[in-house]
Amino acid sequence: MTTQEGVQPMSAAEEAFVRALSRVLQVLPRAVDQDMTRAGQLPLSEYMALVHLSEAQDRLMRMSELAAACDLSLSGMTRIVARLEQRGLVQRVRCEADGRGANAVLTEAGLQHLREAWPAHLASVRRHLLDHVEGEHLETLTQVLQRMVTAY
Amino acid sequence: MTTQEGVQPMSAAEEAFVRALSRVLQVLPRAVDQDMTRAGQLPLSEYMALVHLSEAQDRLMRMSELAAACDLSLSGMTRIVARLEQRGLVQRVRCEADGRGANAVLTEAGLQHLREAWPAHLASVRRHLLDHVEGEHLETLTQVLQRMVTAY
DNA sequence: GGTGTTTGCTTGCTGCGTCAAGCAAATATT
DNA sequence: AATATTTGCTTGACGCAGCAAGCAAACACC
Repeated sequence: MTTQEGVQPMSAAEEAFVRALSRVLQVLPRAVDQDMTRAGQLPLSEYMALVHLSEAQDRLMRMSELAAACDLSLSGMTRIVARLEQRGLVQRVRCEADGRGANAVLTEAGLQHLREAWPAHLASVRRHLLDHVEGEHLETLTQVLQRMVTAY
Repeated sequence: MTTQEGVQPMSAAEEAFVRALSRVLQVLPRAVDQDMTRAGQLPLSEYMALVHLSEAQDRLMRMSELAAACDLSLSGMTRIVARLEQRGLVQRVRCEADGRGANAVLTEAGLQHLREAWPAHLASVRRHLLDHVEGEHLETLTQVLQRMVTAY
């Protein structure tokens, strides 16, 4: 925490910004997640794990890497991979170089699922997010958002 | 869901934007929440309920209003108010005009808690959000965010 | 090379929020 | 006015994610 005393109160504009963002934070993830599950696809958290895996070298990642990529705790990732493994979309492979380590590997079925699922995901993201942003603002916005989380 | 077939793929800029936003979505609420609980205050969800109540006429709101204001389900709000009531920060009062309805009323203790808690909340919000936004972008950003959630 | 520490992941427990079902008061229908 | 429907909220069951504790493998040190 910072100083805590003598913090400058929010201006009206700041207040509006914070309210809008917290509303977005509250509403959007649920909306996209619902779109996906209603379309018969995986929940967003599991889908994102697959996406990260699909982009990785050999479609394989250490559990800790994957957790970091998804901004989830390691234990959370353990359970997500467990669910994905049950569905046969991912396989857990003990790490050769380090016997403690586990790798999550995207299976062929996982890749296939991703091929089927991405249009639904993309459509949802377009509808909820991108359709509301004018192109000229896109980069500014991205920069601001990135700065908010670079500390982590 | 929208059409689902023939959705336009994302440009690199769009992709970056979506990733940045989803990272923010994932990380920021937890960060602020942790700041508040570490500062010995209520979790963010309960704090926000108090804030909304404090701004209401007679510091009193119907459960359903409050749930809508906080973007939570009614059942979720039932539980939050139950927790707040246990701490004596809120009181539940049957609605006079409509015997089914329940009002949540902010108690004096609740108001007092709010007076103590807001600096911590404000500091956290400044640190995580506002410090990263230059004034000139604030309004643009607010507009975009507002448009994203006006549908709900 | 044996003991102590660190690292990488998993598991038990807990809290939160959702959905679906339940219940009671209010309103509509006849 | 008696019954059926709707409305407003609560409760039960569930799933998800986090923390803290646990467990093995790896490394470090003597």
